[in-house]
Amino acid sequence: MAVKSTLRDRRRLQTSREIQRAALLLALRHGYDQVTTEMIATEAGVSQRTFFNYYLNKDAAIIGTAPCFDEDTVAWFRASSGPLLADLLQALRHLLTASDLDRGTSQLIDRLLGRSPELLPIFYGSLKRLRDQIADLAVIRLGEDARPDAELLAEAMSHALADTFRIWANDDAMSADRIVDVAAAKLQVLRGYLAQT
Amino acid sequence: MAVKSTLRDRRRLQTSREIQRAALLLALRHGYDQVTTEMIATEAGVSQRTFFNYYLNKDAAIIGTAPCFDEDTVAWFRASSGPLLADLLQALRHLLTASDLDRGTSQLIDRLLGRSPELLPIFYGSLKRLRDQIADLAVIRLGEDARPDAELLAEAMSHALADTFRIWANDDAMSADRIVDVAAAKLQVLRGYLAQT
DNA sequence: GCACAGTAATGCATACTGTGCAATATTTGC
DNA sequence: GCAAATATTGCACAGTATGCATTACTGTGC
Repeated sequence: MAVKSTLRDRRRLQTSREIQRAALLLALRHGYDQVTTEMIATEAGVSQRTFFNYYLNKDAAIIGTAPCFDEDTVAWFRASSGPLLADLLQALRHLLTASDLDRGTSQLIDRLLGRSPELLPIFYGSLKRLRDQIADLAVIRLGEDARPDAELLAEAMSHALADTFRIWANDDAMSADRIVDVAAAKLQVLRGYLAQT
Repeated sequence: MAVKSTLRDRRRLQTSREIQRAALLLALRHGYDQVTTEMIATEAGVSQRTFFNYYLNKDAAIIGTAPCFDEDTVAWFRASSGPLLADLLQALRHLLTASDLDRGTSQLIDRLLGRSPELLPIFYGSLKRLRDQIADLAVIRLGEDARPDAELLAEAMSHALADTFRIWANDDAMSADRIVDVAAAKLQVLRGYLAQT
């Protein structure tokens, strides 16, 4: 299906970005817990009620919504028969090339995480949907019995990805293509630690 | 320093347990988001204000507070020079033998997590302090530069531990001593997945 | 261009969470 | 017992989040 782009859709996208931008700037200026949803709404030029129409809660407005796999990628994974980890990483590559990341916003998020570490759980939590999807894909290969282990793998992968995301945000020389490669390297470091028995 | 056990301390412990028990039973009966802090307070026989003196928020009352390393364990780790993973697991063994776990409460938590999966992030989040401590210990060995990797390792370990905790809660034949061993086995499964390149 | 259907924005009322503060009650150490 | 320390409570209040009704706007068919 083609991407519809009516006036309404463009406005919607722009408003959601303005709200997030307002939230980030206010949080950087005054500190996260000194910012109220009403301040964010006013700064973004909407009512508080509209703010909650766009974001379920204050956290979501700050960190934003992480992307997740589309149907094509899931279908590709089902059809592929490579090694589990390699295929999962490949699926993530599809994902990251599809979603165009905004380095400016990412930098603001990264700076805010440095200043307000209490937001870190929320940041990692924002990847929940992606993490669940990774676990679902892994379960396809491993079987339903291995779901807890699949979730452990998904947790490690999404954590490594989130770390790499912050590295990318602050390194203009790094292209988005390399995010998954760097994350994969982090996972191999982890494997090294787990081998030291 | 000896464990002081005045009337005040015993009451405090008992009240905190009564509040948690009330929170768990009410959440199991009515569903987590149908339970208010006032209901919990009333059920536990205290005022709502006292409820918030014991727990910072509703989540903390439900899931409770996870234990964390004592100074002795940290000192032992600093002095030891075994392989990193082995020493971290040994520190966790110290921790678990020190804190006497209540299987009854753990079962209630486990049942609630099954019924209200939206609480899972809160459950894993409750191990935040322990996770930070594990990362701190790992950083002692790996150096400050490796902190992100140490945190990734700590995340995997605490996740595996949390999973194993739920297994233990439902298996009366399993002694608490074995929790760390089973968690370690889970980490080796993870290592296997990470090796499949 | 126009009317109508669908969608979005807003105001208002309301329930609930969480905190600060002051008053009261209880425990502890002497 | 008495005074200091600590715990409990009520009350007021700011903030988060939701439901509902109203109003404004956009897309579509004619």
